[in-house]
Amino acid sequence: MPRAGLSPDAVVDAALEILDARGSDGLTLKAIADATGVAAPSLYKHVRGLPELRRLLAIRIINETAEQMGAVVMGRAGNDALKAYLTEYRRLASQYPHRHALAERASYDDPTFTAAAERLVNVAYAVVRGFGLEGEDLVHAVRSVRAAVTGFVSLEQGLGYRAATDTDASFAYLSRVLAAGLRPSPTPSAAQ
Amino acid sequence: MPRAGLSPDAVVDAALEILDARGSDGLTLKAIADATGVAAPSLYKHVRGLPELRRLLAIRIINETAEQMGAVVMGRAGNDALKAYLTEYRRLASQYPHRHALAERASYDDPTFTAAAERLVNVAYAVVRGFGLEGEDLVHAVRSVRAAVTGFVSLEQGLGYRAATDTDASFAYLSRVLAAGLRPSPTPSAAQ
DNA sequence: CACCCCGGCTAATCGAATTAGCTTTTCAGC
DNA sequence: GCTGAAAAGCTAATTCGATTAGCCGGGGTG
Repeated sequence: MPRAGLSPDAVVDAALEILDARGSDGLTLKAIADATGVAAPSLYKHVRGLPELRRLLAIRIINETAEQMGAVVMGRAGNDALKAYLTEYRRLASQYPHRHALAERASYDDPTFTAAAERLVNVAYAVVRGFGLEGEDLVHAVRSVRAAVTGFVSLEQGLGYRAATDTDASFAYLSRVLAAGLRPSPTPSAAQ
Repeated sequence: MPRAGLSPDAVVDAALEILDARGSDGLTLKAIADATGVAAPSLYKHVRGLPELRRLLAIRIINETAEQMGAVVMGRAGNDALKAYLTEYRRLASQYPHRHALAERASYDDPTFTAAAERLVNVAYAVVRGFGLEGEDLVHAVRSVRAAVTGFVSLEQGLGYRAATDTDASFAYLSRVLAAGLRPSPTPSAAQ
């Protein structure tokens, strides 16, 4: 029995592939074991169990997302950066819908997870800071941007958007609403 | 053995309670059977299985949400309606986080589900129409509003919003951004 | 060369889903 | 009120995945 050369990271690698291919329900230790050419119990030498594997997956996904988002945003500023941020986030989520679903609601106390989440949020801060916001307003704006884009992606992948209307155009509309709204003190006057 | 008096609806009732109390992972046929005082296989007389039960749950949740949202929005218009819509959606999702998580990404071909989803979306249309939008813009605006509010709720319940900043204030900020942005042709000019 | 730990394995347990097939309650119709 | 069928329960049995226990070989270290 030659060593399979597994490691926690390798297990997460395999898990990611299975998540992409079969979705969250298809993500079983059995499937990962088969994919890595090992018996299921052997996986316990590398991860504590399925819940922990999901945590590691969330961390991996968030870290990779942060890295990719950071790379795309780098060298841009203001509206240009915001558009790039939004577009790339949506593109990533479309390419890996199951990863997005897994990561969107993930929450753990674990410092490693916290660090990853912070890394991702920091990209949004970098983008939004270019709009001249400060203090609480900056926090509000970052939360608003992240909420809008994650929500759009979730609805797009779920029940929403049955109308024939082009979703790209809707995304562009939302992007404009955000770009226009990110000001130190959003106009308190109502529409109309 | 007296009849337990179950029905598909009664099973969904029990499932809802368990979902609320133990979350999506705790939602098992075994748990529902115990709660309804019946043996697990008996549930199959009312629902096809766990996947179907989840579908029924999603339908129920979306229908109830639509009803509640409709009631709150009724009699209001314009900005007032929008604020009420956003606030009530967030309140509902906070009260029943697991329901929101289950329904947010649900998607089925089933006409019953489609009808429920449409009912819910129609509330948003009723609200947004008050902003004088037409055609595609109306669709874009509805999608934007729904994306923003669902995304906010998801992030609020998940990893987001670790900063000390008050989330109510952030929600108010997002609400203002939306209210200001819902115009026939969102200002294409960048911020700053 | 002996030892010890690591990473894999097999066997076994557990819990939940689901299927099969039996029994009893209900209740519509005579 | 009696009767037969459908509905609604039940128990037994199967399957599958997670997880635990305990065994074993290999390889690097002292």
